[in-house]
Amino acid sequence: MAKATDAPSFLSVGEVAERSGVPVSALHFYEAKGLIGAHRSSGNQRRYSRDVLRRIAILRTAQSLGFSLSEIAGLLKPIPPGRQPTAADVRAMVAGWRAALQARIDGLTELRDKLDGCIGCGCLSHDDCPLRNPADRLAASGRGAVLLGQQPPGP
Amino acid sequence: MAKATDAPSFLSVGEVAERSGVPVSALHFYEAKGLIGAHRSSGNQRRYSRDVLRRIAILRTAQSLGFSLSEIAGLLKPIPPGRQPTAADVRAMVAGWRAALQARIDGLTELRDKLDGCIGCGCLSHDDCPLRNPADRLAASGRGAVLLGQQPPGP
DNA sequence: CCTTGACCTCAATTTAAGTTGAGGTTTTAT
DNA sequence: ATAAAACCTCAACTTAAATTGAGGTCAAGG
Repeated sequence: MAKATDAPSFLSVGEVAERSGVPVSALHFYEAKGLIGAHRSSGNQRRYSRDVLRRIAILRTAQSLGFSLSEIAGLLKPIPPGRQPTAADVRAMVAGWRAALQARIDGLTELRDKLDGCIGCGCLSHDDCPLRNPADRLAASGRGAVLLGQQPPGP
Repeated sequence: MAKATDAPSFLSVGEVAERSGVPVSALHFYEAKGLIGAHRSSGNQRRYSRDVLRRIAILRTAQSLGFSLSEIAGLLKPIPPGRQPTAADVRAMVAGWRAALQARIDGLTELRDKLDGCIGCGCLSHDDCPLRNPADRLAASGRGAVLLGQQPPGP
């Protein structure tokens, strides 16, 4: 079982898993991706400093906001693994997230408002419907519908 | 080259691709997933009725809103492939989307407001920070941090 | 001491949403 | 009639984010 010392200076991978709610396999994975770090015991086992918990919390939070791990790597770059984030670090980082979040909210809100129009008009057959396929009447133009300027992910 | 008749009653896969902006390979894929349908020519080539364009527009729009294809399959279920969606169909469907969208916006907004608190306080070290790891002080409780009630995707 | 549970690495598998390519057939334009 | 452009199927590959398993090592308690 995981040892339950009062305040261990370093945490084993199992302890981190337990406290963060993140599976060991994912911790290994994050480490392989360079998102978190740990030093090793004499017997080659991972030993985490306490602030990895914060880092993981940040990581998972950003992830739940829809950021990909590579985006998160960027977000976390100013806070190198193993370094205790300063208040300024966090402020800067979180401000960046806020901006990204706001952009996302704005996009969704705009879309929602367009949909409100649809609800009133049953408009998929109308010309001004945001869900309408603009290219369907162009038939011979270069490129087809660019739906709402938000095509799903490419290659 | 794709034929460019004035108003063909049926569309080839290439025409649908061109008009919808969706690659042929993706159309095949959507068909394999049961999301769209087509009948076949005497020579076994796909022939789409016009309303497939609308269906695809709906599909891609929902996708851009962050719905997965299996969620979209649910959203489209009331409109069987090949059937012309009625205004009522569309209204009901879009109303459902709106609700899902609103939920997403609400979640993000709430999160953003929490982050605003963080920006002021540099609070990752504070007890009331939404980014704080609640389990870190529980150390012996059942399950670890459930970050903001929004854990990233499971298995 | 010595067993058992926690760890280790590395490779393979999973799911989603497609894309790419091989090898062969159908349509269409000349 | 024929050649080029589209189309067909099927299988394999891609990326992200992990999980699962095999085979072996470490550490803590009885």
